[in-house]
Amino acid sequence: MSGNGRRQTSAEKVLGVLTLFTAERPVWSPERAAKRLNVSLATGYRYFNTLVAAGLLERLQRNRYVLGPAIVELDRQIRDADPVLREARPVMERLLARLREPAAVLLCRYYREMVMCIHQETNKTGEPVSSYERGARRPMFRGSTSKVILAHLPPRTIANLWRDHRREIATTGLGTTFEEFKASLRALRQEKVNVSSGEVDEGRMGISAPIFDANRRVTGSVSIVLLSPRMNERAIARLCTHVYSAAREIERLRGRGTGVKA
Amino acid sequence: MSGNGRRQTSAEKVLGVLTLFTAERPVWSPERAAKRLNVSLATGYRYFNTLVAAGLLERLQRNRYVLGPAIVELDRQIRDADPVLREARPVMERLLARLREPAAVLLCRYYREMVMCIHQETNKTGEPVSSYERGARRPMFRGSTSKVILAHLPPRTIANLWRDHRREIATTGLGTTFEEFKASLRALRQEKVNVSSGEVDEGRMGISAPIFDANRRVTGSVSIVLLSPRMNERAIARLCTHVYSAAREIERLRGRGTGVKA
DNA sequence: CGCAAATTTCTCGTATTTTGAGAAATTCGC
DNA sequence: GCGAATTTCTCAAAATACGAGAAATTTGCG
Repeated sequence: MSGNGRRQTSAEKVLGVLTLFTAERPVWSPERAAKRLNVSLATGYRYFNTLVAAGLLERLQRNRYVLGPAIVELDRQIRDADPVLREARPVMERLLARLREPAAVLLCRYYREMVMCIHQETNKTGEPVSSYERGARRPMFRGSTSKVILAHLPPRTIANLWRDHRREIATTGLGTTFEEFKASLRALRQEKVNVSSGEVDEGRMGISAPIFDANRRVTGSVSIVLLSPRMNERAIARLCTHVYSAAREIERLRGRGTGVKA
Repeated sequence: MSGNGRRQTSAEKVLGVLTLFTAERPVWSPERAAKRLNVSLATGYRYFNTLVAAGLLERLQRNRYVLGPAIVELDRQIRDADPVLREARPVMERLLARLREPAAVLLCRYYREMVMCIHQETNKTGEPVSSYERGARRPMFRGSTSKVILAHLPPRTIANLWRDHRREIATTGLGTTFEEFKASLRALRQEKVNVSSGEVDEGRMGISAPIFDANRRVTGSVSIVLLSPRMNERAIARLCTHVYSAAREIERLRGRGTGVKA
């Protein structure tokens, strides 16, 4: 899958430890990690100590390590500095304010052949409308949130996705040949806003529009997620208009950038 | 300040790049980072490429890098897995539900000689009650949120804090000698709940209780932050009771742990 | 389109680190 | 304070990180 021929650098090996920590296994010991990474026990301890020193890992008790507080702090830095998020947030709040029914508004982006949620605004009325919250990733080929991004990715990325996910593309009905796949994407590009139902969460409807940067490259999407799949055409059309203008508004604001020099 | 005599490992140097990214300077180029870290330009690029490969950095445009999406994803993993946060959340919601006035409920912890917010619940009524949100850090010696943790830190940590922050401790009125400082902390330990006003944010009042783990070591604090400094004794006493029982409840729940093996 | 300037990668020999194996030290539950 | 488990330390061999500058690539602009 990944991994070109080049040998890993030492730092890459150390950072590889972080990828072991998943929802299924959020606690690791140096011993088990060493076995998994095919390094000696001593090296396992060395890697863990390095990451603990950086705050990326934290020792709960002897032999039990979890992801560390530096990550929490760094994410805060990102939320604070991210110009797209800063500008999008008030737009998302206004979009949500227009909705009477239980709903969530999502801001998403492309990351590593998937789509990741960057921010969710919700008018929570008890039950959660969408489990798609900041940092969560969803497949590239299902749900309006993903599909509007997919449709506008650069040709090179599209080709790589076809190479890596041919099977999944077929099962989601986007095509069994590369030509069919490209035709599906072309069709998606025709519609300004995409509406899909039940492709990610049962009984949820998504209405999404892509967001582009100054160079007309897609940087993400804005979406409304609704509980009720029962809506008349007219109401849906109205929401599509709102989502569309939210996307354009985010683009206009984002266009100004941060002006921060490197 | 930090830095014992031992030489840095290669991975430590690479990870040191991450600490360059601050709120004041969220965008860095390999060139500038290399200068700052006293390494060659080629090494600067090598470091950045390693971090980009791990997703910890992201290239915005040529020469402009920001903290990367892997951090967002890792923080999501932490929120998902952190047993304290999982158990504390509903308790915090219930605590907030008891309050009529604009308020925030905070969960905080000790991290690197400061106190970091882990979670904030708020009944937002427009203006934000507290800017102290997840990932933000505050000084160790001001505000009830910090002080209840400070008071119960192990003697070794207390001594280190005195060594590193003598000046700050004096200006916050916690003592001009180590003996005075320890006496102040002893006094803080006497009260079950601490109330302070305007020590962090102007016109804000904090009411905080420490949270302990199974070994009676302090793991953090729960707090209510209120806008109005004008409250009668009785109302405050009532809130103290609530904060205190919230802390005890979080301890009881947390006691069960995740049961996840390393 | 093509040029010039800036950015980014590559090459290479040397100096420095990293690594594994096992010994030694430390920690922790009881 | 004892014994078992965890964690650090030691050392020499193997691997790689490093700087300097050349080479390649990208980008802005006419």
